[in-house]
Amino acid sequence: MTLNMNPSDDRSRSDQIAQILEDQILTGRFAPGARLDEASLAEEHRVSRTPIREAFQRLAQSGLVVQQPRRGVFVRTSSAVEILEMFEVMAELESVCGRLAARRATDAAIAELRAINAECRAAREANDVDLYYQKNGVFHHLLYAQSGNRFLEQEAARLHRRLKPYRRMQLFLRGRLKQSMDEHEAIVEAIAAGDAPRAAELLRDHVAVQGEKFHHVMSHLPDA
Amino acid sequence: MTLNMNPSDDRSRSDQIAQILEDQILTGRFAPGARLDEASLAEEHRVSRTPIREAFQRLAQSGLVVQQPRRGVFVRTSSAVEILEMFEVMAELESVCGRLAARRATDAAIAELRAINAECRAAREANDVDLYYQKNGVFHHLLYAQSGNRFLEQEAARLHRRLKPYRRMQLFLRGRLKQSMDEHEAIVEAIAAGDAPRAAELLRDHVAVQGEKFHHVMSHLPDA
DNA sequence: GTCATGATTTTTGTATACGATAAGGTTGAC
DNA sequence: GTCAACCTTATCGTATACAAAAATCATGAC
Repeated sequence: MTLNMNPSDDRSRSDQIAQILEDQILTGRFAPGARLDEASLAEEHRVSRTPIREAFQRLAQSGLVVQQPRRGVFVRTSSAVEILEMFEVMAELESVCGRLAARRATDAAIAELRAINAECRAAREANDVDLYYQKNGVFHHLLYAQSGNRFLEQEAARLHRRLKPYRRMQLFLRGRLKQSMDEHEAIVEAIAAGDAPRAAELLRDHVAVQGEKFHHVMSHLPDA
Repeated sequence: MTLNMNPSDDRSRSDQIAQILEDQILTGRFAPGARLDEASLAEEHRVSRTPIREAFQRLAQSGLVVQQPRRGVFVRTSSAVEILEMFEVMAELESVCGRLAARRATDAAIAELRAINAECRAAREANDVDLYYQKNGVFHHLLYAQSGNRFLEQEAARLHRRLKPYRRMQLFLRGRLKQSMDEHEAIVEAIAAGDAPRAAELLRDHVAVQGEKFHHVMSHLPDA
């Protein structure tokens, strides 16, 4: 039997590169509108153009870059409007997750939610924005999973990831951490009580407010 | 100046092949679980393996095939559960489209909906299932567009396309055409009246029933 | 000085070549 | 006869090569 010693090496090189490029785009190494050069990226990653191109395919499919035939690939310039639209959809998806979770959640699931929420609270009390940000992500993913709908879970996670950079920036707004935390508490309690409509409503608002905050931050930026 | 006589040729060959393969998978040329052979497909389309592989990347990303490293690509076997999950998400997305459309729709938009709905009715009265199927698709896409949220429109269209083969099979159930048509009428009226909650509810049910019908068809199949 | 036309260069898209890995068959031991 | 180790073969993943198209630059007309 052939054992695979390192599971992370199980993916092809182009897969890994796609992941790296995605992170780099999301974290801002490549500015929106920037062109991704096959040759230089190939050199940088010590591979030929082939894996780079395969990585591009994936990025294009997930909407991070656009491919212009015979022109090249460019980091997609998401306008503020597009991002607000994405937040609107995210709010609805999370709302659905909450509604389904409230109906389907078991006692064990609720305990899990409470546990991760406690970690969020600890992070907030320590004023550790990074940790809160991370735990907040875990909380939301847990919620997606507890919708009981695997497909929904994946779609929600995909959009969540896509909105990552825009969600992060508004966490630094004064008072947002506490507000977010309070909303988490209410959401968990609604789910625990099996109150599906309320869980749905709370989650929609919880995410929609992120869109509004994003809008707020954007409108106070010098230029975009 | 080099004119491009055929706009459809503007896309790269691998794009076209991805499209063709997608259609062939959705229409059943390749059965679920079947392996897609690079070499033979390359020969068939008179290209090298490169465009075929690029097409595979897209198909994999959109979830139609799975790539097993060093093994090949296989048509994804969507279990009935997965498909039902997708219908559940589709119902929610369409519901959101309807809610937003009811709030945002202009008189012109409502007239458009009524017009395409009339075409649906004509197709039903002529008992032309194929035409109804097609016009029904136009109706739903129009609805996605009238959500006023471009991103939502795209996501809804994507999932709609993915569910295409499963939606089609249940149109042949006795009485489904009339039922579907009646639901359309009610939906348009709710939007025209600006009744967002009702439009949302009607659309969720309209799509959810498709999932149920799919389930019904599946459970009466010999084996799957 | 500006604009259009043509040559050069760059870069994309596809083909081909090659190394690596997994599947399948064959041989041999027990 | 069965199982295991090895070898062969097929296929994947990546590198390289080449052709076509677009971008850039230069030249020249007005």
